[in-house]
Amino acid sequence: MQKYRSTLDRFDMKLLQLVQVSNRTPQHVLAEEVGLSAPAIARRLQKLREQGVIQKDMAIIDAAAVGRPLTIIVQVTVEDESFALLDEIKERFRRCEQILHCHYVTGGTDFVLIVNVRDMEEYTQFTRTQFFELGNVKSFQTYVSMECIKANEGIPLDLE
Amino acid sequence: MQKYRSTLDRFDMKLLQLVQVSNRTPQHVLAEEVGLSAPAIARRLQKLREQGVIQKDMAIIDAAAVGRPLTIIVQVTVEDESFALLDEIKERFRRCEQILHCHYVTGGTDFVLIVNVRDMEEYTQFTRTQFFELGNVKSFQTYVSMECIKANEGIPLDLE
DNA sequence: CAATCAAATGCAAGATTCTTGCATCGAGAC
DNA sequence: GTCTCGATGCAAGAATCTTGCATTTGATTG
Repeated sequence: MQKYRSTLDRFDMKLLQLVQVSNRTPQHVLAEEVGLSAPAIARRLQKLREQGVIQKDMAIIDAAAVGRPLTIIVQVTVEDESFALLDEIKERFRRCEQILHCHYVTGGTDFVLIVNVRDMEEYTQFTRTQFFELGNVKSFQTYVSMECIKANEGIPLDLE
Repeated sequence: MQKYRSTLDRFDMKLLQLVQVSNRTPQHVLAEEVGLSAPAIARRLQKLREQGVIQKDMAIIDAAAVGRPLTIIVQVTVEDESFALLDEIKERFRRCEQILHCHYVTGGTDFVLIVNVRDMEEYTQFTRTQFFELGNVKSFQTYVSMECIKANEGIPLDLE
């Protein structure tokens, strides 16, 4: 196991800024923009991936193009906030493929979900399963997205 | 300009399923899993990108690792829903780098935002600018994420 | 301030991956 | 049946990525 530089320098930050916009840019192009050689870029990227700074490399797919055009934001309030039951519902949400994002939050409700479905029928079925049948949901509020203003933006990285 | 197969067949679906998990998998590996040759995979990927089915290819970065650990979900209600002012505020949100996701929604509020900030001070400043100074915001409600259960999951693609 | 050591760098060669030309295949039109 | 057009696989060529090695850089120590 190799030992790592623990802090990210300005080269790393610039690199992250570039790859979170497009991770298929050739290394020699990144190299030129960052101001290092291509092998240096390769080694830094490898470390950033090993360290988990880069968590994954994914293609972003147009949900409508694959027949799943509906995005729905849901606020969920649970009935029982005991650790065991909270862990249970977190695990349930984690496993549910239709939930694309899920946060456990403060502020009058317990969870916020971003859900992707084919149509309202699938959403109805989703709520039935996740909120009624599987239990521990006191109430939920549904917000249907009429328009996606933006999605999957990268973290803003000011070159510190 | 080339003419395209307009529908996605099961090869495309399988391919999308794979690249939305990891878009750096070598084409010969994808080829084997999908059941086509490597050049066929390459040509399909190119078309999917040109068609916009694959919208972008990005590295997902650990927000905490780059010093921006706070995720905040905000519900925004506007004062004036006239087209012009609505377009204005959409454009404002689109341009704001701290807003990672933004949906215009039905259901008792107008927008849902997912915001990334370094700390509460930055969030306070964000609300001041976006919600008070720039106008047309009647009210907003803040939900601070205590725990990210999941994020940036791919669209569920059942091989139809 | 020089000496030392570990980590990072650039270069160049080698390995892998991607792209392209071409002949062939297959489904639909006529 | 035959024609046409798009898609395919193979193989060669092009581009990209990785690795070994000598050198440089930077922090630490004496």
